[in-house]
Amino acid sequence: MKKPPLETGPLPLRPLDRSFFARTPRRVARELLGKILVREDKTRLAARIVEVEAYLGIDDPAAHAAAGNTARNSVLFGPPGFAYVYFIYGNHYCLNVSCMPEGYGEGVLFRALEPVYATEAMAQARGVDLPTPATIAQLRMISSGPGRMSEALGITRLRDNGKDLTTSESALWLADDGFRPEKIVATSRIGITKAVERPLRFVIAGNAFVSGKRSL
DNA sequence: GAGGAGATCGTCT
DNA sequence: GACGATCTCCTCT
Repeated sequence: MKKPPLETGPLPLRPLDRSFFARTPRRVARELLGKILVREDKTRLAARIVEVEAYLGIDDPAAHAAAGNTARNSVLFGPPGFAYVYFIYGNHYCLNVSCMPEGYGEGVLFRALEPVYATEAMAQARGVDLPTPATIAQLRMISSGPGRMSEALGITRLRDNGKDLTTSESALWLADDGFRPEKIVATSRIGITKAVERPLRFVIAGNAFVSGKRSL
């Protein structure tokens, strides 16, 4: 319908190091926009991060960590740069990365991705039939939304909870390819009932793959 | 195009 | 036993 869906960064993929995540989730969230989430499967799948939310630990009523350190969310309270995957609404998995030094329970939720490599394989994992050429509306069905992107990359709690996202040895990792978003917009978080007003959702302005009815 | 409700199950009370 | 950091389908306009 409008702008080209796939943009590729100028550099080869380089893993983000642990110190990147040892900061506040607000900063990590902003800087994760434009980075690449890589799944090493039969083939390599990769998609650009276009929408995230920051969750501020035990003092954030909307955060899972507000309940304290439990068996479910313990990865959040561990060292930074690890995957916290949880199951929600009986249907969906959602992916977070732990932030801050050990003990804080803070993290960033991944909400939407723009397919970059192996788009066809991701569509297949979602049960989406992609015609050629596919429209933006069809491509959006692959990974615009936390549950959708997890299904597209085959992310489950059993398989991925606790994975180190800072090394390309991992089957799931985060990379920088040199791409930098032009403009970032902060809005209130989605799907929560507490602390609704705080502007902790961050999106790449104008990106068609941001979740919701319209991109900003 | 908008709005509402069902699906479905792990986790915590 | 209730509910949730969601998605899809269905109905109504």
